[in-house]
Amino acid sequence: MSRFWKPGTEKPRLVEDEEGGVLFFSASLTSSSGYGYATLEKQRQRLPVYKYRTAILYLVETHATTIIVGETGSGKTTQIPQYLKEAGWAEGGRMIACTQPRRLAVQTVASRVSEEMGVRLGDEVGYTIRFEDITNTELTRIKFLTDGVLLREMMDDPLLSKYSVIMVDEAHERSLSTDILLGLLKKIQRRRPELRLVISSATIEAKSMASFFNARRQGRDDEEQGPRKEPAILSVEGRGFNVQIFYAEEPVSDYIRAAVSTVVSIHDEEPTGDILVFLTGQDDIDAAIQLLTEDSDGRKKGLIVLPLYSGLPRADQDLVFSPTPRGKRKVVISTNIAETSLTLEVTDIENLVVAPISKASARQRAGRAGRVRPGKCYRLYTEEYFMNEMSADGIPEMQRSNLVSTVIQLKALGIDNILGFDWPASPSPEALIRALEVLYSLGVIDDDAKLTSPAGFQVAEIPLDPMVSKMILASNDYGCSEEVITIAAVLSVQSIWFSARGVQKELDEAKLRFAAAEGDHVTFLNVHKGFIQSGKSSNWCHKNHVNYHAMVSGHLKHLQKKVDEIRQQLRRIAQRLGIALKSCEGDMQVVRKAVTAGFFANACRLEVSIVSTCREIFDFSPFKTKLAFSHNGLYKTIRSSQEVYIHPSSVLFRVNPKWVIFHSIVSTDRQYMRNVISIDPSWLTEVAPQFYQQQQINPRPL
DNA sequence: GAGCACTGC
Repeated sequence: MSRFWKPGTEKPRLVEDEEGGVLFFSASLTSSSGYGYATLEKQRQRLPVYKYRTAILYLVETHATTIIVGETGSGKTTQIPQYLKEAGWAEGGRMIACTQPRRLAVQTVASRVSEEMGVRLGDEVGYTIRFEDITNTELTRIKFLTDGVLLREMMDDPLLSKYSVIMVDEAHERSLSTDILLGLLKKIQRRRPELRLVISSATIEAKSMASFFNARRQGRDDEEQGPRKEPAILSVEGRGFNVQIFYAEEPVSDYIRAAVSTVVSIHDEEPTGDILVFLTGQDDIDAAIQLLTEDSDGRKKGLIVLPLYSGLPRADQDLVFSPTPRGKRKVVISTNIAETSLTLEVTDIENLVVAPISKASARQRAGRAGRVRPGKCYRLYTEEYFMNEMSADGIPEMQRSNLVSTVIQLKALGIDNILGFDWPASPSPEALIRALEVLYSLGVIDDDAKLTSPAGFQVAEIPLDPMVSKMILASNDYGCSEEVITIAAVLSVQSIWFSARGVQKELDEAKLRFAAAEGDHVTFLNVHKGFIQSGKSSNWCHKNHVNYHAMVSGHLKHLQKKVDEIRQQLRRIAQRLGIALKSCEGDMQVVRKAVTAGFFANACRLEVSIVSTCREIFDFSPFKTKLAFSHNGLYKTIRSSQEVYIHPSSVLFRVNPKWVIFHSIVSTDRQYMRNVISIDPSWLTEVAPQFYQQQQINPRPL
C-alpha cells in the first residue's frame, strides 16, 4: 500500500497552508456521551452555535446583513432558522428561507429540523427542490430550498416579499446560482430595508463577502430608520475534533488501488470507525468497490462497502446514513457529493483525498473526519504537492461558466444592464458579451439587449439552457414538439445508458440496436419509444443497457426523477406557453431542423476523414443507409474554426457525416463533441440567416 | 476509443 507518516513513529507534521492550523479544531465541547441519550433539546443546546444564539439574533435585528463564519459542524444550518423563528421572524405570515446549493442537503436538513421541532415535514418546516414541493402555504414558516429554486421564485415575486429573513448557506462554495442570488439579494435590500440576510460562509470568503455587501450604494444613502447597512460578521467555532493528516510519502501511480489498499490497512490496523473515500466519479467508485469486494473473505470481513454519488437512487443514498452494525466497519466510496452535504453521525470517519482539488476543498474534506470524534485523513498525495501544487481556492463557477442561462435569467428579472451588474465574483466582460451574442443570435434579445416578446420571455420561462429552450420553441413551427421535448428531457439527464465496468462491449451492442443514422438525438427517440412500448419495464431497460433510474418517473417516492418527469414538466410548460403538443410521426427531418434552430451555433464541418470500411445499418432507421466508418474525423466549428472530434460514445463515432451539430463539448486531450446529430448545411441559413452568411457555409469538396 | 461533480417553473 501507499506509505504514510504514521502516528507514534515520527510526529506527523500538521502544517497547513498559509492560513495555518485550520485542522486543529477546538475540542471544548467533548460530549463523550455523544448523540442518542440526550433529548433533542439538550442536543440542540450542546451545539457550538448555541452559545451565539443571543448574539446572532441581536445582529440580525440590527443589521441588514449578517455574515456567519463557521466551520461545518457548528450547527448553524439547522439552528439559525429555528432561532429566527423562535424570535418571531416568522410571525404575521412571513417565512424564513434557508438556501443550499444541493438538493440532498435541502432534504436532509429540512427533515432534521422538522424532527427537532417535533413537527411533520411539510407543515411548519418544509422544503422545495425541483419536482418536490414539500411545503404548505398556510403552515410553512421555515422553508429550505436550493438557491436555484429561490431564483426561479423571483420570476413570480421579484422582491421575495414573503420572506422576512433569507439565509444563504454554503456561500463560500461560490456556486453559480449562489452568486447570482447574492447579487440579486443585494439589489432587493435597497427596495426592502426590512429584509434580513444571513450569509453563512467559510473563513476565507468572509471578508470579500462583507465588502461586497458593504459597497456604497449610489443615490440616497442618508441614515434612515432601520437596520445598519454595513454587514456584521460573527465567527462561530466548529464542533470539530482533531484531524490528523497523513500525506503519501511518494506520489501514487494508481490512486484507486492506493485508496483500496489504504482502506484495507486502516481496516487491519485501526480501531472501530467508518471510512469515507473520495474518488472522482462513478467509474472509479465502481472499480474501487469491485476491488474491495471481489475477494471479500478473510480479513476484509466486516467491511460494508457503499457507493455514494448523485446518480444513485435515493434509497441507496440513504443506506449511507444508516448506523453501522456492531463489529462492522462502513466504507463509503463517494464523489464530491459528500464533501459538504453529508454528516455521518455514526462514528468517526477516515477520509482519503485523491484528486487535484483546491486546498480549501481538501480542508473541507478533512473536516468531515472530525465531526463527532477525532479522526484521521489520509491524503494520497505528498505534502509537497499540497503545499506547492494545489491552488488555494477553486475558481468561482461564475468565472468559468457559460453565462447564457445566467444572462437570460437576469434579463427576465428586469436587470437590463448586465455588464454593470454588481456580482460577488465578476465574470469577464468577454464571457458576458459572448453570452449576449448567443442570445441575440437565438432571437431572444433584441438590438437593445432587451428580451424579445414572446420568444425571449418564453425561453426564460423554460428551466433549461436557452439553446434547448429555443429548440423546443422551434419544434412548434415544425410540428414535432413531442419528439423534441423528449430529446430535451434526455439531454438534461446525465446519461440514459447503464454503464459499468466490464460491460462496455454489451453497451456498445445495445446502442447499435437503437442507433439512428441521423445521430444521437434520434437514437434517444428510439430508446424512449422502446421504453414506452415495453410499458416502462425495468426488465426491458436491463436487457437493453438502459439505465432504468435515468428514465423512470418517481412513482416510488425516493427514486430520482428523471426523463419521464422532466418530460412531463416540459410538456406542462410548453402548453402554458402556447406550444401545441404534436408528434411528427417519424419525420426526422423536422426534428433535426428544430435541433438546428436551437444549436446552429454548434455546427461543424468535416475536414479530414479516412474511410476504412463501409457497412449497412440500422434496423431502427426507416431507411437503410450506407455509413462510412473511418477514424477520428477532424471537424471544425463553423463559428470559430476550432478543431473538434466526435466523442466515442456517440453513435456517429467513426461515421463522420459531413455536417453535424453537437450538443456539448468535453475537453480532454482533445475537444470531443458529445451528442451529435447530422444536418443539411442549407438549414443553417434557413434557421439563422443573421448568424450564417451564405458564403461561410459553402461546402468545400472533401 | 472515452473527465468529474452540482443545479433548475
